[in-house]
Amino acid sequence: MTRTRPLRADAARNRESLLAAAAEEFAEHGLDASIADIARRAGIGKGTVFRHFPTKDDLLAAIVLDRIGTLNDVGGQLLTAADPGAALLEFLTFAARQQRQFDMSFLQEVGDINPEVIAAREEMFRTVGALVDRAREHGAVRDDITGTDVVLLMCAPKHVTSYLSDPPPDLWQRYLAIIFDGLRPQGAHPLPHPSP
Amino acid sequence: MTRTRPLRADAARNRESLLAAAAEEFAEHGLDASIADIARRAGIGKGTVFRHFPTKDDLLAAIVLDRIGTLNDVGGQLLTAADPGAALLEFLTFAARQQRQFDMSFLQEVGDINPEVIAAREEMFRTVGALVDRAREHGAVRDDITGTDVVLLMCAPKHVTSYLSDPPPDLWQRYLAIIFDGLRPQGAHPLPHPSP
DNA sequence: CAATAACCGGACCAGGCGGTCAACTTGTTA
DNA sequence: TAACAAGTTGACCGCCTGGTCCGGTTATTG
Repeated sequence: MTRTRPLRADAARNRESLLAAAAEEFAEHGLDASIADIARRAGIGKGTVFRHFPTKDDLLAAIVLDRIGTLNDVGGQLLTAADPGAALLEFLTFAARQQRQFDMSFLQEVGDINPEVIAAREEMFRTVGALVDRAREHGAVRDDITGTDVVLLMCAPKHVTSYLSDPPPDLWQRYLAIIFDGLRPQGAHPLPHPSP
Repeated sequence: MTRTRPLRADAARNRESLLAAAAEEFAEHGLDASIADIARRAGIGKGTVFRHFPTKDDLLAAIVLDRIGTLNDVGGQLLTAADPGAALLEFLTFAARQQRQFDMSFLQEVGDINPEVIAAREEMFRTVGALVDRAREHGAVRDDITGTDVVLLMCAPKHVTSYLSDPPPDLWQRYLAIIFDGLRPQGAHPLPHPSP
């Protein structure tokens, strides 16, 4: 399973530019991005793509894994921040900024297939859960909110802006602020449905 | 342009079941729903679909037009409701319940092509704007929120639940409540970006 | 500098898509 | 009921997609 020999120099180079190209292409066209376009953008042949990743889903999984990984890293570091409320807001800001266009649909699209993605996703739920717990104990978020709630709402700010044909690049900050206000204890109304 | 003779009886029947089947299929599979599947579901031939709607986009536009139309109707009636805050919440509840799965992406996907959809969309912006204005004057929503904000956030409650592989059918109510709390004046923090 | 294994790439394949069309069926009407 | 316009249909078309494969190339290594 694990790689025995180090990657050849050109192969490593190609793999890198492939991942970069795929990330951009997925960001622009969502899951519909075509392998041919990705290969063209990376300046390599289509066959090379499938040599590095046997399936389009595997390629997507690699990118998603990287994104969730840095999300987990950032979240983990913010767990020791002085102000838990500000830490949660900072985490959400980072998450929204990182996620360019393609929304969190990989959570179920890819997640149900690739075990590594499942593991990373579960760690993300734990990390966000811890962030939310700390913020709640600190009185920064309302009592009835859970980590799962925040994970689900995490990508909404960026996503809603995509309904505009040419959204201002920082507009998501506005909707993150609105949603975050909805998470605060001040003026909170009881919620009609239990958290999943 | 306008139809000179009334539709034949069987044709009218087919058109109806076609629209119903297309709505369900679009709801389940999003924009990727195939004409063949829709035709099969409606119990008619693929050619018949194209006789009623020359293009897949036209079919989608017809459904979208219907949805936006009832949205405008409901919104218009709620404009005379006694409690403007409750009226806005009721409107958002209706919108979230109506929109099953396929999110509001038609706002730009189809909207830029079909002039009727553009007109209906503009009326929706006006209607929602009026609802929001009334609610704001009544102190039910914060001062810095606009109708456009609400239109963009309108479909978020249902959308975020789709990240779960098997979401409870009423879970969106929870996130609508959270977002609506974010729209209230109590505990509102200033917003970092102007409304589009 | 060979020799070789790893790597590359684009022609190729099957399948599914939106859309067309000509032969056939059926509701309407006088 | 006869005759015709309107409606239906599924085979078909061109195109694009994810994925395969093998002849040619290239980095590595003794």
